[in-house]
Amino acid sequence: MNRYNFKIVEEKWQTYWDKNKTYKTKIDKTKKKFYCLEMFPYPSGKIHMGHVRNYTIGDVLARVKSLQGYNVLHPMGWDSFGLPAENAARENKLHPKKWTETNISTMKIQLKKIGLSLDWDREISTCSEEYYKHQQIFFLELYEKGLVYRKENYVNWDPVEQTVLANEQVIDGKGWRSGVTVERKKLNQWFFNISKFSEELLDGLDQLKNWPDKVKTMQKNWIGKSFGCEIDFKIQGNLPIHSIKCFTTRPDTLFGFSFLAVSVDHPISKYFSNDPKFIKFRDECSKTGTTEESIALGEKIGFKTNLSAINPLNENEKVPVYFANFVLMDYGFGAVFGCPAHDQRDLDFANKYKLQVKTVVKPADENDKFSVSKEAYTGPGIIINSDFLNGLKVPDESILKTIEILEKKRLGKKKINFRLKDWGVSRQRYWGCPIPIAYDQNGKVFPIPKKDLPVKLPENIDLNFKGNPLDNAKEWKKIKIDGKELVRETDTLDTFVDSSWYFIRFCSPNDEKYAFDYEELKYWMPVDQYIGGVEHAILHLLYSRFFTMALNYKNKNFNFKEPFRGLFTQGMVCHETYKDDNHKWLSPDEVETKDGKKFFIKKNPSKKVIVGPSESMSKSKKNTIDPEQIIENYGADAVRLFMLSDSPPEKDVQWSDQGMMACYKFIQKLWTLHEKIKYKIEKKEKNSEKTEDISKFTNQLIDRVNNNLERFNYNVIIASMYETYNFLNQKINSPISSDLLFQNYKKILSILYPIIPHFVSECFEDLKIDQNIKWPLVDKKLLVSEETNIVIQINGKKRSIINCKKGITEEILIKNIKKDIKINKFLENKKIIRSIFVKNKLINLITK
RNA sequence: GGGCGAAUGGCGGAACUGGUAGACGCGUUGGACUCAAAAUCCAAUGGUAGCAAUACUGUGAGAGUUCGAUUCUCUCUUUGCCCA
Repeated sequence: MNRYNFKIVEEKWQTYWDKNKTYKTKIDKTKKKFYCLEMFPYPSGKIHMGHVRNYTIGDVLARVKSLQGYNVLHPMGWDSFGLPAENAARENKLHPKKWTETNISTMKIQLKKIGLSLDWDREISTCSEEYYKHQQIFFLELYEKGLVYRKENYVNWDPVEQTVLANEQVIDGKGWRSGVTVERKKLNQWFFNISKFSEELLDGLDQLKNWPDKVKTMQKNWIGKSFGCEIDFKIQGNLPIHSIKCFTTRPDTLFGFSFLAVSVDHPISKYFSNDPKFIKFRDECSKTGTTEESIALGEKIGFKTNLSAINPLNENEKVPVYFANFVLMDYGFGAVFGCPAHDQRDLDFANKYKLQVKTVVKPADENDKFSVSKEAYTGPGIIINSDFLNGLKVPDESILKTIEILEKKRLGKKKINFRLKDWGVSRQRYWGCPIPIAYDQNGKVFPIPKKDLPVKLPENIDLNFKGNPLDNAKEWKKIKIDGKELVRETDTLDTFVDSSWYFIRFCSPNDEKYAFDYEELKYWMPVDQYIGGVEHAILHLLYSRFFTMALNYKNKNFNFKEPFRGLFTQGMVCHETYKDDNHKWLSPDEVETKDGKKFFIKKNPSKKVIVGPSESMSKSKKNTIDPEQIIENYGADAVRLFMLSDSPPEKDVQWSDQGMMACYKFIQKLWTLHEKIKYKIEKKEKNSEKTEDISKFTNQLIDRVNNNLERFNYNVIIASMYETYNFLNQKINSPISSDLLFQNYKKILSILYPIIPHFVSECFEDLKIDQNIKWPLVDKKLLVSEETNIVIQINGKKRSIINCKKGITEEILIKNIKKDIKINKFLENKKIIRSIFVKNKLINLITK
């Protein structure tokens, strides 16, 4: 007997697939297409376990679909622009391009070792000129369609580094490198008009039947459609300000109005720009940070103006106007009316500045004396203390009615507001797609002519220069268009732009003329199954949907509105965390297991290790496992098997050395079984005794696997494969027809193929059958059995199971039960008062 | 603070629309092989009582609907994710 040598076998088949271009795809209109896509990786240096899991899940599906006769598109590429390349360049004095290319080639080799059925001829890399050229064309097309515009907006500015920081580079309000407090700075930036499609982006979600509800809800909340009212508040005071516009979802609480708050960036702030106290306050506000979270958690502070606002429903009522740090210019009109009793934020503010708190909504079960003090009441109820609004039901009736009244009095109007803001795409970075725009001395915008694209990144660049590197590329910046001397845009595009259309590029990866070919697009798009991490549930997916809509906009040749028909979000790979007694993280190889439970540091066995909870693998926690090492030790098939076996794919999976080992052993056991089966098959035994068992089993297996595939329950499929092993290993010891065994074994191997393709290919070859593997069909006749187990319950408790012919009637069944001594003892001296009968399944007798 | 989800043996997890709870794997225990160990193979394995057949109990806690609840409803606890 030969031991199964995964190293030889896996390398052999990977070479075979490579050489024969087994997974190369072309349009074939005689076949149904299936576009299977996993989120492409950022080339950070090495593949991690998360990638292995993601791509294994996708690969199983791609292979299954392929065996089922679909023409499968399964491509891979690289999301290769981005900040880490620049950081690495600074640290290692390596050009971002070099760093990226090296990483890609390492990771490509690693991916190939997993044995993925990828069409490498379609490989793309977003940092390549061939790719970003088309992105620049898109940018200009969107500009022509009016979907791209320029405006001033705030950025996080590091005064020491002289650079703009991404949100994740701001830690506790300080620059990650300099440690200096981050400032807010206004810069001219490019925006994609994503909010134009707010309604479509929201409505489109309903069409996405194969998306997880969780993701759809997250997108819904992000888009944040709210129904309300815009109100013009009359303003009195010594300044030329006559009204301030507010958006509110709760106009029905207008009688609880006790202050008006505006953002420090509100247009009226210009009248205060000479007031040193206001300037001090504004600086104070910018220190609280720019994120919405820090504003919500931080203290609510205000700056009182000498203006007052008039309540539109009660002209005698005047309230103070404040600048407040919790009002954002981006939302609504940068102004809110404060109703402390029914909004916690407003209440905190009112309590701090000793403003009136007037309760105007009471819960239905309270009396009219209900009054709010420390906790705002935001629930449903009845309007009180509100003159002509009293008695209205909150929220539906009261809001509609109030809007109606305001509209009649021409004080406000119905309005739908979206939380979704336009997408700022300018990044003051080097390693990104250059924006194909130039300016004259007056700042007038000149698109770069399409024939001159791509605008290439200059290669000679000083990344240690403080500030925007392209801004410092003096020669590169200069450009002449139609004889005019212009200066190039020095910002690059957000890398989310790169990943917003890569799935389209995969359809025609080598088309030089345009980003895609309509015929190919029509055949392949949309993506049938998209698979990736839930961390991209909002931005990446929303941007991709927007991009598809933007390309569709004013373009009749598009045949799809949504890019991803199906979405699956897989869980993370977790591992226990370890720390030494100084609370420093330890990696798994620094830890040793003894007596099953105690942990010691290998180098210093007397020291104890603190075992922390299992968390998603990350370099900072040192709880990573290197896939390359694991594949080297156990083989790709075993790793694939493990990635799928321990947890359902949408949930997190715990890394476990023992679990990994079990998968390795299983493959070894399968090979031993294979050799036994091969021996039986070659013996050409004829035996018909009870051999239909195996056909029945195989059929039930196929049926079960089919059902579980649909629901992505891969872990259950693996469990069935273990059961299959146990079954066959038993069966092989009894007489069996060689021919029947062969037919069934072939089907079983075919089911295994998508999971452990190297192993199965080897088995097929060993049995001297060609590699034209097909997904087995279910024979429905064999699924039906003549007998069934019926559960006997007495008073709802299971007392026995009897095996009988299908279709047995209740009467006969009760007769049989009465004869049965085992069950009879529960029926002695009792009367059956009722019986519940579920055909072929169960009978429940109620006694007294 | 809001939204969504989760909780099942020692562990990871099964259980299609309410109908045999614990499939399958790991671990543990016992046995075989071995001078011994590893590997491999066989058997047992939710808890309690019992030699046993078996009985009782059991899906985070509590209530409810039902002949019957891991599954449906309500309250609570813990926990995860997202948003603020």
